[in-house]
Amino acid sequence: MEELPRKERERLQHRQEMLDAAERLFSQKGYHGTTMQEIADEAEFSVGALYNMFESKTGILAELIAMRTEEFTADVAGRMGRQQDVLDKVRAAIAAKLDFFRRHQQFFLIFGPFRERGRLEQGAGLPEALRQRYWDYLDRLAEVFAEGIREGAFAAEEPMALALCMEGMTNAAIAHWVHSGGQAALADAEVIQRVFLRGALAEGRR
Amino acid sequence: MEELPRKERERLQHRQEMLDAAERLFSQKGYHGTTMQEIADEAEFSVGALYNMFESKTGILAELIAMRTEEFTADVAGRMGRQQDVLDKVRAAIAAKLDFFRRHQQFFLIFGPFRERGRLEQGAGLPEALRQRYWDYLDRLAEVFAEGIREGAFAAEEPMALALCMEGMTNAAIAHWVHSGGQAALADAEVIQRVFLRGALAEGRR
Amino acid sequence: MEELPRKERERLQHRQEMLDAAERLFSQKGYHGTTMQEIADEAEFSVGALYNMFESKTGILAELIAMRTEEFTADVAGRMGRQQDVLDKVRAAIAAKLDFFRRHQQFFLIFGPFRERGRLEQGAGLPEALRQRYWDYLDRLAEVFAEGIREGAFAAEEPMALALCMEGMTNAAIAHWVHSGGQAALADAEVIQRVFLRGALAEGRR
Amino acid sequence: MEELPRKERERLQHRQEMLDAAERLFSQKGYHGTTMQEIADEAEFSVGALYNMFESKTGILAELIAMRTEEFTADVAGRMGRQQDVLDKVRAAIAAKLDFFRRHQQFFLIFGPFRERGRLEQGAGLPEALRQRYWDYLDRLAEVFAEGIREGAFAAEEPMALALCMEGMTNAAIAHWVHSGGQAALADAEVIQRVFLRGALAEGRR
DNA sequence: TATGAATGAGGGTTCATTCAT
DNA sequence: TATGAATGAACCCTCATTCAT
Repeated sequence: MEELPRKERERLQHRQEMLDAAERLFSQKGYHGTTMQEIADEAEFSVGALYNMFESKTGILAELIAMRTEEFTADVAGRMGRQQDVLDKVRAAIAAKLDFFRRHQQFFLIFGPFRERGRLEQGAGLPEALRQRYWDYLDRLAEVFAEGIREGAFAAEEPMALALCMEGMTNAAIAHWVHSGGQAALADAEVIQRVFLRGALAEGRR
Repeated sequence: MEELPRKERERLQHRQEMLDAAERLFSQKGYHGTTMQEIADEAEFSVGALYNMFESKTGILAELIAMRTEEFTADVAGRMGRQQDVLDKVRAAIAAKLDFFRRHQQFFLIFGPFRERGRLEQGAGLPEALRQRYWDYLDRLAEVFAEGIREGAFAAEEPMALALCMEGMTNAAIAHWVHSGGQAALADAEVIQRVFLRGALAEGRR
Repeated sequence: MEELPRKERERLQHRQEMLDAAERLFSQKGYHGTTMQEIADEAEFSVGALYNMFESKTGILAELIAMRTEEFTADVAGRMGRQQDVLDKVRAAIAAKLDFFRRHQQFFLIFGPFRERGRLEQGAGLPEALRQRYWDYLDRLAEVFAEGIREGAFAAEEPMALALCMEGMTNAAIAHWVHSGGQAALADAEVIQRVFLRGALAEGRR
Repeated sequence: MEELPRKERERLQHRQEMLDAAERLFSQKGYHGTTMQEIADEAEFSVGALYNMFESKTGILAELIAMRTEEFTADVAGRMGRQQDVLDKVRAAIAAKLDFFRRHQQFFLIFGPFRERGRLEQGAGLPEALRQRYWDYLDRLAEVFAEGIREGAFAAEEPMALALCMEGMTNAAIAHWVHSGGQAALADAEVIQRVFLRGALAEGRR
């Protein structure tokens, strides 16, 4: 990565600190329950500094979501890409998702897939672009399933339906884990993976 | 059903109209995006009338959730109760849930299981009691799975994990359907049911 | 007193119950801190009944003040009238005032002479007539002092100033007594009377 | 007096302007009759600025009372302290009180000693501390009288009763003066002082 | 660029008053 | 006449955003 001038590096660092502060507060008190003043205090900057860096409160949220979504999709794509076998790709996707939200529990509370869709976006006037990202991810998953079905690895179901099954099950596992304060057995995740694969695989492969 | 005095009947009817209006608006614009004035207008009452009937804006939300949750759990319990076989019970539970949210899409957007847990509740200061209801429902589901496992109908997994799998998959199906504006193939639901059961059933029964 | 028809007697009784309720609440929670609903509840009537009997909330206050002021001035005038000697008249006035507010502590908190003058009246838009009553009472007192000065009983001071002195001292005694919850020594009253008379009487008479 | 940074000086000045505006309005229209918007307009600030400086409307009132009470008690204590003789101390206290309320008529209408005790405080939820201040002042007065009685300067009455007499009479004078719009003869004040002292002094000293 | 006081539209809530029953 | 639900203007307060320093 190219060397940036110190000024610019600092600027980006400050930006990141602000986003981190916002993520912490949004996840604890909700988007509407958090004030700009609180974000400023948490980040140890002034309100004005926040506005020098972001367009608006919504802008912070949008940026936060964009950043994490980027991170997430890149991560999933990367780990799937390293696998040859469709089944391994799916396993990698599941593992990547669980790992990601284990690292970013707070983000799950803010924008966990499916989670606040609709409400948050509308209320906060998030750009359509962000909304799209998630569907892109689902589409990619569905493609993998489609490939798997053609190869005979997965049961001949609607690919998007299989993707949704996977989404739903992993979300349930993460939600259970997050809401239990990280106490819930990670074992759940394995069970869920097992149940899902058993249900999704083609007859001979289960 | 006992005959109530006309006055009382009217009161209850007005109350219901207010709740309906609130449900419509909350699901469209979100809780925070909806004003008391808007609810009043939608219900064709004055703001004051709203406050004669409910404690506060939060009170309306709490009532809404309590009412639908009551309805939902009673419905699920009723339909499961009419079945003898564990497998049929589970099928009944899935069908009941899908039917319920087909009837009450809007409610799914407000408080769909797992959905806004955490944020909405905290922000709006909902009573602990409501939070509990949902876990009671999950517990009851888990018991059915436990029974099924003992009978050898279901795979020997952690019962609560199976319940979560079911929750997650049905939520995904409903979310897909709701967010597509009711256009998404209801077929999804069947696929999901099939995948889930295939994954959850004991070896010989799939 | 002439016999009134039962209907009319009841009406007056209800009216009195409402005024009593209002007096109790106004003195406890203040005029602005009391709602019509509370007055209705305390009086065991409906809000509507209150409005059948009085013009408005202000009307209740006005009526209350008019009633008690009437009572007070009649009482003072009566007891003074029964005395021949100017000094006895003044003693009677002091005693009457202390007795009156001992019976009607609550009223002292609402409209104790001087007390909320200005604020309450303006805010509540009380009729000028009520404002006048109190000055009439002071004028009458001043006349007695004028007479006493002419007779050589009182020191040759401005009569109204003597009246104000008397007002001020008795108010202080009552206030002390009322705010101490009726616990403060009634002895205060006697001291005050003694000090006042010693100060007001003509040289040879002290 | 130490030099404050300009920012801080301005802040304090703005704060004072807001308090002055509030004092003017509270005395004219009463606490309950004055809105935050009106205070803001009168002070030539926005409502928000008011809330940046004070907790609440009640907070403004509390601050106002605390400020003036501080001023008053310091003034009285200062002027009494400069006298050696008990009688001079009492004269100084009377003069200080009359001077103070001549300067701050408006404050007398808001919180004149004894004045709105009870109602205002309760309604506005003023802190107990403020309530205490006034009694402290009375206690100090009573101590001076006690000293005077021991010295044989004052009549052997209950010291607190003498303090109350003094309070009552001065309040009456001030009230008369204030309610007459400052027209009432200041002579009243002197009469009152004369009458009070004549009544309070020991036999040989009158 | 950083600061934080100033702004003011907007929200939830209250409550005196009205009026159909 | 008594009732109490309905009304809606008005109030206190919040907070995203701006801007002078």
